[in-house]
Amino acid sequence: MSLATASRVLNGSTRKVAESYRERVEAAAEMLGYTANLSAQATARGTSAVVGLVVADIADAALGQLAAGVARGAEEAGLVVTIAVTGRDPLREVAVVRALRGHRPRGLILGASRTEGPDATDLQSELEALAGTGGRVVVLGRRTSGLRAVGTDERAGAAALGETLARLGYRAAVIVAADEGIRTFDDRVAGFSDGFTTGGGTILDVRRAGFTREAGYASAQALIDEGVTAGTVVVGIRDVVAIGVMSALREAGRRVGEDVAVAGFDDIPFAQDAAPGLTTVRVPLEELGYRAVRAVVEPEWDAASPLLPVEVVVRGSTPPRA
Amino acid sequence: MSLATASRVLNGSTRKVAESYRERVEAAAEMLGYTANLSAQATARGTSAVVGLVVADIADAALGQLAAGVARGAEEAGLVVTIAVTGRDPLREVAVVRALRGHRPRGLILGASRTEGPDATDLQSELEALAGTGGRVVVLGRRTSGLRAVGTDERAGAAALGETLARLGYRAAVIVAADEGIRTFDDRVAGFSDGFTTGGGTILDVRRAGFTREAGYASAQALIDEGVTAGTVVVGIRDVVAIGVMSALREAGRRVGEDVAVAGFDDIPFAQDAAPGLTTVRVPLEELGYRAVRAVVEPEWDAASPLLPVEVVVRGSTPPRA
DNA sequence: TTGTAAGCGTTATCAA
DNA sequence: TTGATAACGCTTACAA
Repeated sequence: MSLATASRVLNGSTRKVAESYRERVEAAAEMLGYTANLSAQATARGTSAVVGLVVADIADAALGQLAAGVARGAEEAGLVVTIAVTGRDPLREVAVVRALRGHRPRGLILGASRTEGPDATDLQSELEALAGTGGRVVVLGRRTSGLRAVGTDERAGAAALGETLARLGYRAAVIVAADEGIRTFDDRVAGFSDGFTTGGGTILDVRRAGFTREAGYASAQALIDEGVTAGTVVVGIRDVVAIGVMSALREAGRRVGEDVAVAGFDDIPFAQDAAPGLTTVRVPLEELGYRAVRAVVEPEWDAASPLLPVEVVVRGSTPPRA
Repeated sequence: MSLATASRVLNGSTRKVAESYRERVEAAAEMLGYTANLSAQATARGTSAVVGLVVADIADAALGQLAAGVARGAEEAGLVVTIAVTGRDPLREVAVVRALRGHRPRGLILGASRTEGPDATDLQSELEALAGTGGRVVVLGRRTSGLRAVGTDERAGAAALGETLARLGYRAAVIVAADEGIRTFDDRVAGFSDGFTTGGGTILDVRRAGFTREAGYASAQALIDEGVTAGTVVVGIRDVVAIGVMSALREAGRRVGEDVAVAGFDDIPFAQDAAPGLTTVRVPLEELGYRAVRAVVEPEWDAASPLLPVEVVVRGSTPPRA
């Protein structure tokens, strides 16, 4: 029989083929352990069954959860996910998008990245080129430019955290963040400041230290040297930095919670297991990743699709102030 | 000029092309934002520049670090990594290998998986089929079958942990593990038992609970109900399990370390930040991932390549017993 | 050194 | 419903 017939039975063609043929083909394929060459399929079809994921660091707890959601969505959609890590380097970011572009992916999911600066326009043109070959770009975070986006309501969540802490009796806060320019994190700073000051608190300082545990650790050490007053709450821009803060405090003999309170963002698994538990705002990272691939796959996309809600989780790291 | 010439300058051909041509081609490519269609390249060449990574769970702290190493190695080798997650389901494992196989990857890196059972032979034939299309399979863990392998000396590390704990004065241990059948974890159980009993300790029990934080949590609760005697050390087969154990103990009002000691394996980042710090055996996961892609890339492979050493790290969760 | 042309493994169009 | 056959975008003998 012809190759065409075989192709029709093995690959999702809508066309009908006689049962007898179908059986024979399937039997043969099974016997030979045949698997379609997806590259050839991709060249013939002009599009491949892959979705790219670009993140800063795949070992990061939060981004790992995100990736897990992406993997789940991709599996469900019959796509494979290829990942590329940028280390938060804008240059590498455009480089990896370029590399991924070579695969003519069905879509590309772009983790929180800088939205301005000279490299941002390079990125922009890479993304346009990608779109030009039929790939759908979805960015994580609030909608920007004409791309599809899935995001969480960071601003509202951060404000809620600020209000909650104020209500618990905190009056002074220090935020440990990184340089401005990443929308998600800028929203957190702004939202928290809003909520906290509205509740009657004061933002003592916004430190631009970085996104890592080490950034938190170092910042907390500095804070201690400068003599943080008891009853201050240090909020890390991500749970990992908050964890670093907690460790530094503990090592310096401060009691987390009683002496200095700590809060974060993301609700990574360890936030629950830290001692005391870390107060944080829970971001549905896994769900976000899943939705991102839905956004790639769905033919129609509602530009006004709502931000996912986030939720503040109060734990022992911010006990009520007497 | 001809397509052939253009192809030669853009894609690593050893052949020479006149400088004037080269320049013109490069300029044009740059201007058009041209990127080779890797799928087409792959069909033409018969092999693609991708390496597959198969892991149980990409959100897992340890596997995330592994993935980071793989990503680094792949980047360096000019490969992209496609990941597939199995959730430790043997059926899904053969399914994802099959799916990855469609891409005719340059190589496949296989996280710790079951080495026996009915599905293991299915896996085996998938792997052979993959090898048949020129893909190199490297398994993580001790060498088994004819495949390339990179691994750590789990057995020695576990024994060292057992000895260390015995030397610290512990005389009773409970191991929280999952079902047998995964070499790496079996080695940990065996090695620890060896070292601990050699040092004069007794293994009270090996619980088969699972690989997760929740498994550790539940096991610890059960242990408490059954009345663990103070001074026992509970060792989790992975740090995440140990973390779960610690949380359950703490919630039950037990002091980790003083009342019941806890230890784990992997040295994930949070082992250091837990309070008290978690005693564990450090496994160079990132390095392991990196070496795995080296093992894919390198033409020659020494079957007798040594296992990477691991190192025990003592922290506050196992204070010396008076 | 360059160009021509024959593949690579699929899909899809068009006749049969 | 089936089968030839021309794409798909690229690589690589082989000739020029």
